Amino acid sequence: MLEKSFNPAEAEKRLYEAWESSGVFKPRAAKPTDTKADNYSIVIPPPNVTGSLHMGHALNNTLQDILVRFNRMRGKAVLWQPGTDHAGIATQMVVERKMAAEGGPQRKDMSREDFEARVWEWKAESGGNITQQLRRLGASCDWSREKFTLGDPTNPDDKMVEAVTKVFVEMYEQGLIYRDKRLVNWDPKFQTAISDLEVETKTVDGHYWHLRYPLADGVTYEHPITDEDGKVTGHETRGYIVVATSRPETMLGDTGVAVHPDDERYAGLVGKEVILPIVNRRIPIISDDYADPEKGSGAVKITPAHDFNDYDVGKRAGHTPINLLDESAHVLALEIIPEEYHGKSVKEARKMVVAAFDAAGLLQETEDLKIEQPVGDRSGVVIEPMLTDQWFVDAKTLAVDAIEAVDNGKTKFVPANWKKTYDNWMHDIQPWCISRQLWWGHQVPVWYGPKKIGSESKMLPALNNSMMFCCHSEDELKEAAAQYYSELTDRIVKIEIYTLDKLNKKIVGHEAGGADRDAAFPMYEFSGDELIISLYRDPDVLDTWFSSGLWPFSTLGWPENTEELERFYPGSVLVTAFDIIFFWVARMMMQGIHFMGEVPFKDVYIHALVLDEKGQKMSKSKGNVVNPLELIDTYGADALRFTMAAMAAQGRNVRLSTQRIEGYRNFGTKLWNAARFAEMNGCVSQADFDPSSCTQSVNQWIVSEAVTTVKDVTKFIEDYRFDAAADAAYKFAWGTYCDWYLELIKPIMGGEDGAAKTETQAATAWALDQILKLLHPFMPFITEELWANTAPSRDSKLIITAWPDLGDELINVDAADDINWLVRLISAIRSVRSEMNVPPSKKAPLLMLADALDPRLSKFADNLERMARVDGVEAASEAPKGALQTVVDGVGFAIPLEGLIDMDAEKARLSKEIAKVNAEIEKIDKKLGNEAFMAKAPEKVVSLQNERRAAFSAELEQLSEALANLA
RNA sequence: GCGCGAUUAGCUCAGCGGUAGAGCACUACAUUGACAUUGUAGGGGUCACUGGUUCAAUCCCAGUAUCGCGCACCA
Repeated sequence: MLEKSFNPAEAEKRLYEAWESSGVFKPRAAKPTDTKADNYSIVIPPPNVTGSLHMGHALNNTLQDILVRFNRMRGKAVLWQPGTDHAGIATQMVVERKMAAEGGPQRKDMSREDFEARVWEWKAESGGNITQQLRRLGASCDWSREKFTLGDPTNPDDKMVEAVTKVFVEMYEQGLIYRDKRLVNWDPKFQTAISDLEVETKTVDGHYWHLRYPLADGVTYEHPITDEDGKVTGHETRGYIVVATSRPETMLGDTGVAVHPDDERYAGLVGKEVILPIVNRRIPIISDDYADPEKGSGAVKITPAHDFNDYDVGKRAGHTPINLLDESAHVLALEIIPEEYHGKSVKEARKMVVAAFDAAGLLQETEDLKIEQPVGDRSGVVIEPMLTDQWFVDAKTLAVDAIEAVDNGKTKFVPANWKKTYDNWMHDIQPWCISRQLWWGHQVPVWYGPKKIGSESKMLPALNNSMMFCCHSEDELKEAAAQYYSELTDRIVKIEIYTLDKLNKKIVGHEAGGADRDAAFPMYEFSGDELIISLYRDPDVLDTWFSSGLWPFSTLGWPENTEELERFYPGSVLVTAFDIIFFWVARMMMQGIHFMGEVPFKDVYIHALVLDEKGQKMSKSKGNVVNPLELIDTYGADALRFTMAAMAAQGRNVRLSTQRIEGYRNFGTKLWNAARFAEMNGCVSQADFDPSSCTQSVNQWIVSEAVTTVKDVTKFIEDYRFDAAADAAYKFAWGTYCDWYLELIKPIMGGEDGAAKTETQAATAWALDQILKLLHPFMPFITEELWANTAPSRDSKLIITAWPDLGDELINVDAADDINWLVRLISAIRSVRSEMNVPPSKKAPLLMLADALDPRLSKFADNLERMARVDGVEAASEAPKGALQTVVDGVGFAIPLEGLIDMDAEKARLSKEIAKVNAEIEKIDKKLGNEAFMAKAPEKVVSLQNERRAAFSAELEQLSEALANLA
């Protein structure tokens, strides 16, 4: 016996554990008949291991689970590959914060190895949160295959690290990864480089300072004076040139002033020099297209080491960039900079520079402006362009195939308009900076050693000119190094590999760190007959997205040629939000195509962001974050999932409202009660029930409706129309099955006809089964629970029950017509009764205004009596005085309820109806009277209009008669 | 500056070249009959604006307005 209601809190846990332990989340075994199309796979967008489930995850994973459960039921071998992302910066930050709170030794006090151990420890404690939360949502991932982007050090079979190393080494050898000294975005808080994508721009209040740079050697020129309209009204003699900047402190590192080659104002100054105030350096005035005569004064200061555009200008002009700042964005103690600036922060230095210009009478103007400031997406601090040695991926080259794959449809975006976003970015892609100055991540598999061997032992530093060995392992490294150095010496070569921790940054190449390198490390030493070579590993780790980009194949065991790789690559679809198209989707495309020779997934379904009820992005600072776990506690996972699906219309954001979740929770209850009704009436699923064998119209009708619904829901899910699929299933379950079918069968259930009752019991159970199957991908828990309890003898779980496949031959058009007519008739009677305020308790016979009674009326008399509250059906030539009247399909009906009806109100109601119908007829007549319409509109449209015309005029006739009757 | 999207009922949103839809909210009625986490009925829309294409436009095209988003630039 079913309980009075469904208890999600109790059932969800029990059902999930039963599923997971029974192994149904694993892909079914391969069959000899399987083709590639019989396999279905999705890789989960790996949530940060530090994360906890937010609404974005809830939406993302609900949609994936719907696809996964749907395809599993359709008999495919389904793999939903789960796992988490090591999330370099985020995780290192979380652990460091925790260590700071605990007050023990901090990262900088520890060795790299100890810190890494500490993070692993943290992961063991807290890293499983998010995966537990995904289970609560009902995600049917194959947890036995769970992966971590940083690998599993305790499992020798885990290939995640090997995959990353192999990719790096091969790309290095192919020239697709290279080390370069370039300007990168530097995060002074985390003291690491970050990629372009990790930089956000924020609008803040700022200033433009217009600074005068005095011309050297007493040079002057005539500067045009303009009026408001830009007309030149005169000239003044200037011994200086004006530059404007929002970052005056960078002038300490200026290497020149640029003007446009066509700018007549400054034409005479090109080649001359200015004396850079404060530092008293002479720097040249150069001509460069970059200078825009329309902006500011037309002259622009050039600081190659701290501005991306200036860097290019400086390069063209052959200037040597001057690095001003250290890792934490404080001014370096350089000889060319006055001492009082040393060690000052950017902000302090700015104040000092402005004050100095002001004092020297060189501050022409201070302008208040909104300026766009680059900030780190994780740290929130101002990002400084810094000139450092970093590792880069040649994304431009990789992008070529990735663009083509989408162009020729190997990978399709859904909705399709995201292709444009992808294309725009891919076509303008910049080198991808992949090195991070962190400890938590995949360490760059490159070791440095001396390039040449001199006659004396040599100590660090000399790494800028060092030999790089990029190798899969230390064994391979030793071999490669031994070979290299043997060719340089007659001595016995001995290779020593050092791991560096605390001193990492000082040793390898980050010049932003300044010159204080530790010289205590040998590069090579002579010892008797031996040459001892010291090799040091690059301390940097790789951008997290570098390893996430391999996720579609690394999780399947690559570089081993595994069975899973064969079966499940490429993935069927990737489901993700648009905000990581660049971060992740683009990188997976590039790396997947390059290493697997095939796109990583066939479809990319891009879903919306989840916003709050007001359409605001959820954020902790706004305090409008809704925790999906709390919603699951309150309403159950099924309600949350159904809401997510129902709101996931393509191309829209999802505004979450608890009201809506409540509504879908009610839907679950409705379903539960329908099942209880079925149970009470002895409707038990019959294994051998044949829906085509039904003889009762109502059963034939529900079968026909089920056929249509199954077809719709199936098509909608295939097309990623989750909202439409949910809607179709919802309408069938509630609107068709509960509201009409269950009501219509009540007379049979309480009737005498045993055969009809037996058939109807089986049909009711069958239709409920179809509903449970259709709803299972959306509401897995309640449907599985009902599946088990409505037919206890069933041995298989719903989750692996075949998706319904009903043929059109099951559609019975006559039965459907009859029942649909009955539904219209009942609705019409209910409507007039309600409008005329007839109490439900008042009953009267239903009179059909015709010579003979429509046989359907007597056939469905029981239904009419019960649902339309009439008392028998009869034919009558005309409506008696004071009867309630209505028209269905051009036939008039009357219910004699004299005395209960306000005749004036009835007259008004009928007149209103007549007016409505008249208006329609008029519209149609206008169309039919239009020659152009008759000549050019398709025949189908014309005949449809004629049919409508006939129906309306029959209705009009009946209504007019009814009105006349009242008079 | 480039690009994308939106504008339909009070709210949140579907939809479609020919007949305007849902959920919620609202109003009235029903009071326990599977279900009050309910049932029945009802009111409510110049489909942002202006042109164009078409026999026919809420839908297609162009433009305008407003809102939102992404990218780039920013001396």
